[in-house]
Amino acid sequence: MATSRVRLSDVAKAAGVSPTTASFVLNDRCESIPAETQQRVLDAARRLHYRPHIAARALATGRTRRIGIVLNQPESFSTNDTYFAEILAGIIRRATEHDRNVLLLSAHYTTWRSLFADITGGAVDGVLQISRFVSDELTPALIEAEFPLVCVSFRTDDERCLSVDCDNESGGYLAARHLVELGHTRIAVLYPGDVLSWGRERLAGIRRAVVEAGLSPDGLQVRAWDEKRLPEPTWVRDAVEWFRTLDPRPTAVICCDEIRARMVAEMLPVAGLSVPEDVSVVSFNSTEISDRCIPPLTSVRQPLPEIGRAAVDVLLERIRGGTFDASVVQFPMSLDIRQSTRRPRCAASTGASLIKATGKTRMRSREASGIRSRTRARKDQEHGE
Amino acid sequence: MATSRVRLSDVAKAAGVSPTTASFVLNDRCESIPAETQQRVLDAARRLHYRPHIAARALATGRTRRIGIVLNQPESFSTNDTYFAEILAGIIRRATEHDRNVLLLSAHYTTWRSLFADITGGAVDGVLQISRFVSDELTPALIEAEFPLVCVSFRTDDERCLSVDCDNESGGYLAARHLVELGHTRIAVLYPGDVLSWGRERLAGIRRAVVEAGLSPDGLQVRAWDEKRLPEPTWVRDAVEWFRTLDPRPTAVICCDEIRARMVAEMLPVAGLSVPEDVSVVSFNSTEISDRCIPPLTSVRQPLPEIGRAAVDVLLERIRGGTFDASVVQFPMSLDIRQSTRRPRCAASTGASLIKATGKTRMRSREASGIRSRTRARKDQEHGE
DNA sequence: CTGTTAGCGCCTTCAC
DNA sequence: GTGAAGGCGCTAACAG
Repeated sequence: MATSRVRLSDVAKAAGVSPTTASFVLNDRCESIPAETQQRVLDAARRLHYRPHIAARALATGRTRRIGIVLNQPESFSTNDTYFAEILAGIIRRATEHDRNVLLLSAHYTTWRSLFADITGGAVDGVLQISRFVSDELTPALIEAEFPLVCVSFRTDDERCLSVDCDNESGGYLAARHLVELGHTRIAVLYPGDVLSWGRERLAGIRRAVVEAGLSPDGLQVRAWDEKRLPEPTWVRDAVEWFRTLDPRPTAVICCDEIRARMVAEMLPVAGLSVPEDVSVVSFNSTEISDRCIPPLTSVRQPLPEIGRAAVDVLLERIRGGTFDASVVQFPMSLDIRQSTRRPRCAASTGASLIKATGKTRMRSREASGIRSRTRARKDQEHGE
Repeated sequence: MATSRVRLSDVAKAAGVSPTTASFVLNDRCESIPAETQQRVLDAARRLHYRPHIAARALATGRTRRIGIVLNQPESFSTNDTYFAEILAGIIRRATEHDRNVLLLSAHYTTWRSLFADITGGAVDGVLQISRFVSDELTPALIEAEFPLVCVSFRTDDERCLSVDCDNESGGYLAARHLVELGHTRIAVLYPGDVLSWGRERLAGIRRAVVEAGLSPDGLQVRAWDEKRLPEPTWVRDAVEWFRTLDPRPTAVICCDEIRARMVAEMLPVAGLSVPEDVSVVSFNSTEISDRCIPPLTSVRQPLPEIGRAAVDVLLERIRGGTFDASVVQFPMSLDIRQSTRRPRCAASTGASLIKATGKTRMRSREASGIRSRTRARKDQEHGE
């Protein structure tokens, strides 16, 4: 930056052609330009270390070759949020493949309007929003402005709103049906409330499975957390206490967030309820967080990197001006059964008959001793400190 | 974007002033402009929903208010790399505080030259590079071009190169001294080789501690991994096998990478060596990864979010044209002692005398049974599958 | 105090 | 096939 910038016109001059010609060559629009001329331009560019000025190009073309991602909070990156990290990895990889860069836009702007201004001010060609609140004002504003936007892991009712999401209703259904099949009849649900579309949807799916099994949906015990706060031990403690004192106490918990699910699974034994002996626990996302929990958590999986990749594809198509048959790309969810779920102590034989994986059951019991010991060790540790 | 853009001149016209005046007002350069005029401009801007065009401004000012981050790989985000995520969280938060956006530049460009072109092509005002190879060609090229750059978690020999890093030599020293004090005399070291500056430095610190204790540095068994690949089970398996068959076999391992340390700690019992009974393990970074390992790993901590924040501060100062006393900001490292280290089975009494925390020792043995059980459970699981 | 003017560096529609 | 000219939207000297 010390030496003044080499411009396209400098290259053109050096190659003995006009800026127009140089521009054509350098942008692969070299229809009917003699190979010899092309070479001259290319050589000159290399010799002078020519690098196009991105802002100038953006100004002239109206395209930045950049896509934005709105972060709910900077902490979206920190340890916990494997969910976010996995999606982001998919987004970045795909964006790079398409020769696009990714601009991180933290939602920590003082007002959503200033964020809106930046986004629509030509910083990016389009934007991805991830798991935002249904009450979010930025999303409808962008839609209204017809700015290219793809919502990831949430949707709005607006039909113009493109989104890439999972079939959360089915995800909830899978979780609950698994428990019902194991013989559970009283289930507690922890979820973010209706402020997130997937919260509402997963709960609906859970309800469906329960009703389908001939149980009353009123038997579901539902508790919401405040999604505006990061997962807090305080909340977990309260939730566990709430669970423990329910009467009759449920024999299973479905927690719609993976981090909180892990925290709950770790807190339950402290409150005297072991997992899965006393309580079965089902989490969502099924990343390493569920897998490394003690015991490993049965979890509803969504294909996170694929979601990220699909989001980029849809967004680029939208930027290109393409049209879409449907406004939402939906991925299926599946259930990864691990060691945190089993038949309740006094299982109704109806459900128990549906269990298939005998091999798994054996394995589970063989491990049980180790898991119990470990659980006790944890507790000692807690009290000892 | 459907309706054509509102320009500054439109606002000026609506307010009955010239573009210059409008520009002044909108950019808070309103020295000596009547409050009444200012209000007219502000009103007009709001009424017309004026949003400045970022690329145009960047072209005119030569400033983008954007900083770039070069990612080694898109996977930098995925679960594993807590190290990276923590630093990034610090970077984003600080950048947002300074009203800057962050552009992600994946190093997966086909050539470093094209990355170089993008960076210096006016996409960003400055760039942060994180933990890159000493052989990286991009870094010296940026320095040579005098482009604002701050290296995070690595450094080059070039004095013009600004960097924010930890005192890795002391970190290595702390790790090794801890082991020596516990009575270990034979130590194995796993590190990335000299391709990363911190690899070289940590090893040097380890050597210093060993020599200081009157031991021969030749007793250190050192093995490198290929940093160009993500942590692989294959490598871990080989490393553990290498360790197991060393003669005489070391009683401790220092692994300079947290993920690999965890993998090693998990693989050792599979090979018949329990942690910490047979082998003590020390890792680096001390994030949740070490903390949640079984047993929790003693680990050398670095203040990751602070590093990210400092990197942004330094970069912005550099962009502003500031000068610096020193070219490197260095944070201290500290040791978090957890359950993966203890006296070797036949500890030399020399070292043992240095142990202080009697309380801890007691606690550790109280937990030992639980940990051992858990270790066995893991092994069963491995064989069972 | 405010308006006029001239770029910033590139692309692109036109003539030649 | 190539060149000339205008404009993208904003800022910043320089007049007035």
